[in-house]
Amino acid sequence: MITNVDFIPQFRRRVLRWARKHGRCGLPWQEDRDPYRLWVAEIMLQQTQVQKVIPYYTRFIAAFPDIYRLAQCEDEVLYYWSGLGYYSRARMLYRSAQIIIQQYGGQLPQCPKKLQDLPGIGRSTAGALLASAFGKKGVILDGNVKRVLSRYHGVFGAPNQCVSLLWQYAEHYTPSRRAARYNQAMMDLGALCCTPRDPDCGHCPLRRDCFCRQNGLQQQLPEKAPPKKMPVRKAYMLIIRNTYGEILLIKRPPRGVWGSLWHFPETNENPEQYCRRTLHFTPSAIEFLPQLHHSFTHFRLEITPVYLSLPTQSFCRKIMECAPIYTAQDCIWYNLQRPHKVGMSAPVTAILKKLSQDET
DNA sequence: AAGACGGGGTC
DNA sequence: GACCCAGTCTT
Repeated sequence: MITNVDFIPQFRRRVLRWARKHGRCGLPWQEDRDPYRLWVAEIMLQQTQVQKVIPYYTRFIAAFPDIYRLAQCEDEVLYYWSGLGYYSRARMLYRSAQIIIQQYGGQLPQCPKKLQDLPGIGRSTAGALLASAFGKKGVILDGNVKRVLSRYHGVFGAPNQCVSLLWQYAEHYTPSRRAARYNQAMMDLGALCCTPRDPDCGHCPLRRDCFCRQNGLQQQLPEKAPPKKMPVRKAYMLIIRNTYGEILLIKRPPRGVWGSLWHFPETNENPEQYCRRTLHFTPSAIEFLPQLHHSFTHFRLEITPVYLSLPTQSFCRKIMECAPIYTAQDCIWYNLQRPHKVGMSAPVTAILKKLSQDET
């Protein structure tokens, strides 16, 4: 338990005063009170920095101005999410929209428990929404707040060991009134002053009592998880074009990497063999394109794009109808001139862009 | 408790 | 190339 509560008013006041002068302003969602738009913003901001989110958020809200529009088509949601990463967020956003419409008449629930029961909303996002959308005491604990609190209090230990204690600090410091302003102030402090590297301790409002500042340990906290080996995987991405020049894309399963996104057929085995044995056609031409590398959090992918031509139009239909691992619903012929509005990963987007450029 | 899950920026 | 980031869900 936390016993030393004497300095709480000062902590909070100092952070808020600092934020009035140095905090961010002008973010698209900052003055907004609309729960729907704030919800979208909070989901986008998970594991993603503000500067990356802003253009995506603007396009997304223009495409889906309300929750009923959002609930219409998952593929279109993933299209506007393409490039942001962590696509399960988009799928869960879409699923939550259905639930909110069915169970809550299209209004986001104001109850913390009901909020957290929605897919994609955990403890911190629920807290952020409670504060920003509903004016309640909502507590957040994201990377920024964790860094500020763990440095200020000198919280040592592996990240998942510290979480419980950090939540206790966060609960203690968060005011019951104007929690949203305090939350924003803490995130700004973490993002602009108490940065992961080279924190600007000279201008920090907490410099007088900060444990790490006093002991010169700013770089040590928060403690990092031990690095892990990054396995390397290899994949051929098959660029299969029909006689119209359209490109075969298949929908990935809803789980796993790039879940529910549209992709080139992918294999580890010899591409020509894969075409014959699994897709039941023999390409009339085959060309290996330069490799690309793609890094994930947990592994690294070496991609070899392979360019394959289909001999006649009848084979195009055959692929759609007969390839046993794909159903017609999971296949599209993608036209570079009239692109489908579906979700695609960064590598697929990059490859398609290059193909499009080469043709002009 | 640990692993899965993207992508881009920084140094 | 290694490290980092406005977390949540699954197992």
